[in-house]
Amino acid sequence: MTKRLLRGELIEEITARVLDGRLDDRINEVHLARELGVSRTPLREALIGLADRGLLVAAPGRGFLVAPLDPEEARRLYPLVAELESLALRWTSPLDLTLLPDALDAIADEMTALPAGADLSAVDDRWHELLLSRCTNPHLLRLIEQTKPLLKRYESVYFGGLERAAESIAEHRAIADALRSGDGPGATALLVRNWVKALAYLERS
Amino acid sequence: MTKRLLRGELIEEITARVLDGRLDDRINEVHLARELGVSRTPLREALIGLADRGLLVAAPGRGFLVAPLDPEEARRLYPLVAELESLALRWTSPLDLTLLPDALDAIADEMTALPAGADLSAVDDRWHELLLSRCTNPHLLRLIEQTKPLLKRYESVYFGGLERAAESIAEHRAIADALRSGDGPGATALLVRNWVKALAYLERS
DNA sequence: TAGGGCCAGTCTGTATGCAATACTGCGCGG
DNA sequence: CCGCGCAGTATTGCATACAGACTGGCCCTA
Repeated sequence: MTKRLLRGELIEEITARVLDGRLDDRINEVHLARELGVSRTPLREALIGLADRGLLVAAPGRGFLVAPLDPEEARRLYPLVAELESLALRWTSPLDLTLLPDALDAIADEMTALPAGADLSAVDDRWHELLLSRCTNPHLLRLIEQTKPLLKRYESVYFGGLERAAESIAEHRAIADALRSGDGPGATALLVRNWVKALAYLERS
Repeated sequence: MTKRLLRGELIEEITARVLDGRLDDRINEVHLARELGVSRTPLREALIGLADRGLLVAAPGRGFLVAPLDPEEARRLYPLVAELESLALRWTSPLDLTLLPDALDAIADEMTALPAGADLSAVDDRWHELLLSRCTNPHLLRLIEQTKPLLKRYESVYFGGLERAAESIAEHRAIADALRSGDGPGATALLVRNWVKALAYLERS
């Protein structure tokens, strides 16, 4: 039985709200605490954690602000996540990689099964998480986990186009295929391409 | 004038104590707060930040522990930092890279000038910080900054040997030389080698 | 009318208080 | 002798309280 602390749940909730743009730019701790039904203490602990990760910015003496959206930031985050994930893949044993494709395709199946226009983002997350799950470097996984939420703020528009969704799913299956045939470097290259194309699509819209 | 918050200073102080091994494995918040002359609130905020970065581990219901030293972890951290720094170098404009070597060598001079057996670590940090200072990706720099303290726990023995210190300084100068001649990829390769050799040295002792 | 300074209200940053849970030491039973 | 249970203490996690900093507006002045 793994005990959850309030600040952990708050981090999830606040992250969701930031991604939805459902939060004032300037955060009022008293109001937000009341709204969430907790005291300021665990709320501030969560805010500090989110500021460490870059989703918020701490303005000493003035509290916390939601980090401003900046197209330039997206152009830096996508390649960063691409490199980090590709690194994680290179640090997964070839044997483990060959065990993944079936489960990966199962998740891809879920994506195709979803009603058109549904939000693929959550399922996509599970796919990537599974892909990297066997990486032997826990610190790298931590960095990835911390960085991805930043990227999701920009990703919201990404799966908007149906044709792009289909294309992305196909890319995921190609990665699984490469792994099945034991082609680690090929899979890594495809993974990077997937992120690059995601950014390219984003830039066009 | 940039205002400092208590938790920031506490993070520095506690980090230093962890690196020196000057802290009980199990952290008692009341005792430590009294010792540092602050209340538990900003102390806890600092501890949470350090746990996020992996220097401490949060044990829900039981507070914070100093993360155990683990040779296996060192074998994962060194290549990780090597990859991250090399990435940062690749994401620095070639023009900016050519501007760095002189200042880098100046810091290397400081290292040679230090009395034998002195702690080179702090100066070495400044060298690397300067090397990466022109990287265009602030998020990557943040990840590096968060990861390096973990590594320094193992590094403490690294500069112990005088001959290794001299060798390391030479490697630093070689990197600066590569940059001077506009050879970015060469510099990157040398940088990775520097980290790899550091780990190899560590493993031998 | 524009600009600056002052003042009250609001909010953050830090300290303190409280309840629940985890630890410690001892006695007891197997 | 070792393991278990239990009572008392210690410690965490969360809530509340307090002091100082920031904000916004009003008035006064040039």
